[in-house]
Amino acid sequence: MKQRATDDTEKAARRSAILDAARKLYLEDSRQLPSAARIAEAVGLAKGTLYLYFRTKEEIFLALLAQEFSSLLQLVQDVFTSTPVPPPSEYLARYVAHLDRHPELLRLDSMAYSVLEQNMGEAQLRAFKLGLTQGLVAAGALLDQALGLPPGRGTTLLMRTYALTRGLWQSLDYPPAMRAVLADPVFAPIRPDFRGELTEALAEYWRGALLP
Amino acid sequence: MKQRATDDTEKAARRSAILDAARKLYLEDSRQLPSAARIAEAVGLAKGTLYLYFRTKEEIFLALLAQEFSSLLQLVQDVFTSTPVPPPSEYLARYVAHLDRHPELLRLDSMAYSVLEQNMGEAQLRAFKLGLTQGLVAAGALLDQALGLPPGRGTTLLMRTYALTRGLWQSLDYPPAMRAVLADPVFAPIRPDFRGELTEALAEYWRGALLP
Amino acid sequence: MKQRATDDTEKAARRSAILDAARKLYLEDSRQLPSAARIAEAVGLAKGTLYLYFRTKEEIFLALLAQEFSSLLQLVQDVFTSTPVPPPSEYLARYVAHLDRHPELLRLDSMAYSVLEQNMGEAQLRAFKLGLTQGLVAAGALLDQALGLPPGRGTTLLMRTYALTRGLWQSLDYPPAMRAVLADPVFAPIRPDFRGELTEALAEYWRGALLP
Amino acid sequence: MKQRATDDTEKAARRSAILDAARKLYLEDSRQLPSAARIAEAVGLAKGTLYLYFRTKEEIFLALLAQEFSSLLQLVQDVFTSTPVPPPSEYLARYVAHLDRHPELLRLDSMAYSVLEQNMGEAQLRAFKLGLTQGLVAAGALLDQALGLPPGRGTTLLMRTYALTRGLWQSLDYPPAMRAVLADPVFAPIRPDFRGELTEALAEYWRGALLP
DNA sequence: TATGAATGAGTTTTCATTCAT
DNA sequence: AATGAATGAAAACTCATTCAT
Repeated sequence: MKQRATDDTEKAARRSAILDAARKLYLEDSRQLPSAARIAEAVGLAKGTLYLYFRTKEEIFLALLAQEFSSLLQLVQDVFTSTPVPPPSEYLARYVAHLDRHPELLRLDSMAYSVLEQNMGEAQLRAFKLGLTQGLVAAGALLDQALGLPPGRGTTLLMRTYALTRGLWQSLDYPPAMRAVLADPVFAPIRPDFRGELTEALAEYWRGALLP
Repeated sequence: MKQRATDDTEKAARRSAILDAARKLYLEDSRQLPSAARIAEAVGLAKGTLYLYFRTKEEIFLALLAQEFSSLLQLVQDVFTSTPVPPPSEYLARYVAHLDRHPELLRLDSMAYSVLEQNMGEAQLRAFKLGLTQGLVAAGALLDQALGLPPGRGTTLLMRTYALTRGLWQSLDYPPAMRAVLADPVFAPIRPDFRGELTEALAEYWRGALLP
Repeated sequence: MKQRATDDTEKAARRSAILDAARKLYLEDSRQLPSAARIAEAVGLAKGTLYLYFRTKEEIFLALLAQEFSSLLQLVQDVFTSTPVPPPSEYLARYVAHLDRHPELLRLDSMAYSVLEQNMGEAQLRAFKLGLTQGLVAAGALLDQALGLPPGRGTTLLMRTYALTRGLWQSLDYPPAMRAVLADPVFAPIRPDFRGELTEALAEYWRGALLP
Repeated sequence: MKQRATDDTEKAARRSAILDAARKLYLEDSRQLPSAARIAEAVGLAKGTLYLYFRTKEEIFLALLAQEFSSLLQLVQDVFTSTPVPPPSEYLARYVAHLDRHPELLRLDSMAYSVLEQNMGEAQLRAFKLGLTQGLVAAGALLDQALGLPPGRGTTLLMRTYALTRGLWQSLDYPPAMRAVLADPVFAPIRPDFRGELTEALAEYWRGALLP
C-alpha cells in the first residue's frame, strides 16, 4: 500500500482495506465490533486516519453490512439471468451455500438492530436502507421476470426469504459459550443444525408462496 | 410493599416488581436496556438490592424475555385445547394480535443476540434455553395432537413461525429515527406494515408446511 | 479518612478533600486544570468516586473558585466589623496580603473565562454567580455601613477593586516560561512587581472613588 | 489573490488575509479559537499553507491580539497629538467607544492567559510582549508630554487603565449561556452594563490618579 | 510554494457490580 | 435483607501539526 492515497482509486482501495480488516477482526471475535484502535492497527494506519474514511465506527460496520447484502443480492442475478432459467430450488441451494461461506453476514446483521440505534445519523441510515431497497427491488424484478411472477412479488419473496433466514439464525446460532449447552439431548427438538433447518424451512415457505 | 421480604411469597413479589419496572422502563425507551440504577429507583429499592434478586442486569432482561415467551406459548394451549379444534388460521390471527399487544416482546428479543453475548454465565443461558425448549416442545405436542401431525412436527412449525416473525420484525420495525426515512415512497416496496406483512407471510408459510 | 462517607459530615469532608487535592495539584502546575485521574489518585479515591461529589470536572474547578472568593470576601467582614473601624488603607493592605497568600486565586480566576464556556450547565453557572453576588452585596453593605457610604456603593467599590486586581494580575503575572523574558530591561517600564503595582493602583483608585 | 505568493508584498497580504479570516471566524463564535482547518477553508488555502505563514495556531491568535493592541494604542496618539490638547475625559470617551467597536479585543485578550500557556515558544512570547511594551512606552511618553506628567507616569496610567478595563470586562461580559442568568434581578447589584460601568470606573480611577 | 493525507496523543465519564455498614 | 458509597475498566474522536507529493 502506498504511503498516501492521493487519487480516488487509491482512496477506494484504502477504504476497502479498512473494511477487510474490520471483517477479519470481527470474525475472530464476533461478540462485539472491534475497537477503532484495533482496526487501525490491523490495517497499519493511525486511528485518526480511519476517521478520514468513515465518520464513525458504526459507519464502518454499516458499510460492511452493505457489502455483504450486496453480494447476497448479486446471487439472484447470477442465478436467474442464466439460461435456461434454473428452478427456484437451485437458487435456494446456492443461497444457503453463500451464507455458509459468509458467516459474518448473519452475525453482523444480528447485531445491527442494537448498533444502528446508537450512533448513526438519520441521513446515513437512510442512505444505507435506500441502497438496500433498490438492490432488493432490482433483484425482485429479475425474479418476477424469470419466474413469470406479478410485479413486486419477487421483492416480497426475497424479503420474506431473508426474514426467515435471519430469524432461524438467531434461534439456532449461539455464541461459543452456548454451544456446550445445546449439545444436551434436552435440546434435540430444536436441532441446532442451521444449514439443514434453513434448507427445509425455505423449501416449505417457497412451496407455499409459489402455489397457484 | 413490605420493607423486608422475608418469606418466599414476598420475595417472588419483589422479583416480579423488579421485572415490571424493567419492562415499563424499557417500553419508554427501547433503544437500550434501562440502567440498574433507574430500575432500582422505579421499584423503590436500592441498587444493591436488585442484586439480591438477580445476579446480573442481563439476568433481569432474560427473565423478562422468558415471561414474554411463556405467554406467547400459552396461546397455543389456549387455542388448541378448545373444542372443536379451530383451524390454524385462527391461531395465526390470535398470534399476530398477541404480538401487537406486547410490543416489548420482539424488541427485547431483537436485542437479545447482542446482549446475551456480553455478560451471561453459561448456566443461566442454559436454564433460559431449557425452559424455552421445554415450553416449545410441550406446545408443539399439543399442536401435533390437535392437527394430527407427526410427532415433533408441531415444535418445528412453531419454531419456524417464530423465526419468520422475528426476521420480519427486524426488517420492518425501525427505530424512531428511522421512521421518517421509511415514509419515503422509495421504500414502498418493502411496505413497512409489520402486521399485514406478517399475516401474509405466515399464511404462505403454513400453507406450504401443511401441504400433504 | 473512613472507607465510606455515610453521613453528611463525612461527605462534606470528602468533598473538601477532593477540592484540597485539586488545589494542590493546580498549584504544582497552573497551566492547566489537573486531570480527573490525577485528582482521584491524589485523594486516594477511584476516578468514579469523584463523580459522586461533582458532576463534571469543571464543577470541581468552580467549587474551588467559590471557596477562594468566599475567603476573600470574608476579609471584608474581618476588617470592617472591628472597632474602631480601621481606615480603608488597612483593608487594602490586608487584601493584598491575602492575595499573596493565595496565589491560586487569581490564577484560577484567570482561567475561568475560558473554562466556564466549556462544560457547564446554565444552572450551575447561575448558582455560582448567584452565590458570588450575594456575598459581594453583603460585603458591600458592611462597607457602606462602616464608611458611611450610600447604599450599594460598597458593592461597586469592591467589584471595581477586584477588577483592577484581576486586570493587573493578568498584565503582570506571566507563566514561568515568560519570567525570563520579563527580566529583560526593555520591560522595565511595566515593572513586573505585582504586589507593589497593585498596592499603588488600588490606592489611586480608592482615592478617586472616595473623593467627596 | 494570486495562486502563489512570491514576493514580500504578496506574502504580507496572505498573512493579513489569514488574520482577517481568523478574526471573522472568532467573532462568529468567540467561545473558542477557530480551528486551523476552518481558518484555512475561510481564506481559501490548504491547511498546510497556514503553517508557512505562522508556526502555530496560537501564533495566529497572538498576531491578531498584537493588531488589536496596536490600534488601541494608536488612539492615544490620535487624541493627544491634536491641538489644543483635549482633556483626559475625551480620551476616555474615545477609548470606551473604540472598545465598543472592537468587541474581539477584550474577548481575545481574556482567553490569552489560558492560551498563551499552552503552545508558545518563549521567543514568540518575548517578541509579542516586547512590541506591546514599546508601544505602551511610546504612548505613555506622549501622555506625559500632553498632560505634563513626570516621565513614565503616562505608561503607568495606561497600563492601569487597561487593567481595570480587562478586569471589569471579565466580571461583566458573560458567555451567551450566562446572559439569561444575569437578567435575573438578584444580579442587579453587579449591573451587567459594561460600557456604563467602565466609563464610571475609569473616571474614578483617573480622578484619583491625577490628583496632585 | 502549495497541498491535503496521515498522524497519534490525550481524557472524560458511565455504569454494572461489590461490599462496608 | 437492605442500603448506597465506592470502584475502575473501557474507548471514541478531535485537531494541531507534519511531510510526501
